[in-house]
Amino acid sequence: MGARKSDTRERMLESAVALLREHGARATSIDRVLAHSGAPRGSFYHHFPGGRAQLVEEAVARVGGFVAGLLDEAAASGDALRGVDAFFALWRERLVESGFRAGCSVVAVAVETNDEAPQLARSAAAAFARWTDALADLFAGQGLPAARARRLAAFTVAAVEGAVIMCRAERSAAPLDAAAAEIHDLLSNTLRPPRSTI
Amino acid sequence: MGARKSDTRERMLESAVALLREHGARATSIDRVLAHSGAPRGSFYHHFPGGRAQLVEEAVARVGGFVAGLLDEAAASGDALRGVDAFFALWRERLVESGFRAGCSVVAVAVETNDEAPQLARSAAAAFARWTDALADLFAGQGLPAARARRLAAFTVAAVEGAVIMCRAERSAAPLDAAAAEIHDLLSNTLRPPRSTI
DNA sequence: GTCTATACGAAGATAGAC
DNA sequence: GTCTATCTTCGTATAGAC
Repeated sequence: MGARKSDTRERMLESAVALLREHGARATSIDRVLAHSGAPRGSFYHHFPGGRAQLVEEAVARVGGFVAGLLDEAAASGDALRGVDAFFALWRERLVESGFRAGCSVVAVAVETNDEAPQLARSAAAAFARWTDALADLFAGQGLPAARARRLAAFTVAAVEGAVIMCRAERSAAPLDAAAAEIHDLLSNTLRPPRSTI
Repeated sequence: MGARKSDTRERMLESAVALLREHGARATSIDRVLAHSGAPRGSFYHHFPGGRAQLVEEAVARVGGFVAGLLDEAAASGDALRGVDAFFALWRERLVESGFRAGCSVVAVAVETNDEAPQLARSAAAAFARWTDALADLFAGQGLPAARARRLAAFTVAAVEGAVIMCRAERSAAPLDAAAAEIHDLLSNTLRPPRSTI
């Protein structure tokens, strides 16, 4: 009935996420987002009165939420190894399908954010924190003490993000696969088997 | 004697490295490099006829060489754990002394390089490769099979770089310390003791 | 090696019409 | 919600004098 909820805003956000991944934060200009999304020029500041900073901040929050959702799904299964493997698989797919041109939007913002609005750094930190928390819960659920679980979770996020960067630079999945194998082995030796298999 | 070798070029390069670390690749503009280094405007294209891309490429190569030098020093001692600890310590110092504003110049270029000259990606990949090679040598020197040594080396580089990014976002050294602790434990359990202690 | 001047484009943001 | 100017600033690059 009546006015369908506008998807212009939605498309701009999705374009911002994609451009952040491939070209970085500073290169994700309003012009480019408009061109990529096909959204009309004149409505940008209508949807994002806070300007470019607001768009980027919301794009980062969206990625943070999306990936956290994946991890929470894995948490429901109670199998930490599966959750971690899914985390690696997600980034691997992104790399391969983009010809090793696309990385992580959150990283892009974290690396380029010193000149921009301070809430951007906070937004990136919040995304990393969500992923770390989700992984820590996963690990703690399999018998690891809380402190170690957190340490291992932060370590896992760092390894994935660092490996994705290396993969882009050398246009190969080898660094991510190396990290996945090492983390997998480490977790196998550290965690006790999931409850369902005892 | 006579004409002292000009240090203008040198200062521009050092400024580029510093700006890449703190503000990213795109934000490392010629204007900013000149302002930071105090170098005269008119001589930029004299020293870097290839323009901004040449400057950035050389800056990345310089960082790559510098860090590789540190790792090679550690390799001379034959103690892999010491080498890895020095690697972590280097980045920790950079983070702390900058108030968690400075990261890795090579990462900045790797993340933002899709729009710029293709040799920039290659330059970043070369830096990562040098570090990975140096660490792999270190690990292989302590009894690890070559393939595993390489895998572990790439993993270590990825963990450090990813952790540095997280540290910047959350303005804390916790992620790097977590990664250092996990890598340290992993290596202790994986490598045999250095030759000197047998 | 260094200086000034300048051309040119891209980017963020705002104003006012529709 | 969308459109068309328009302002301003910044960035790369070149030309030509000194």
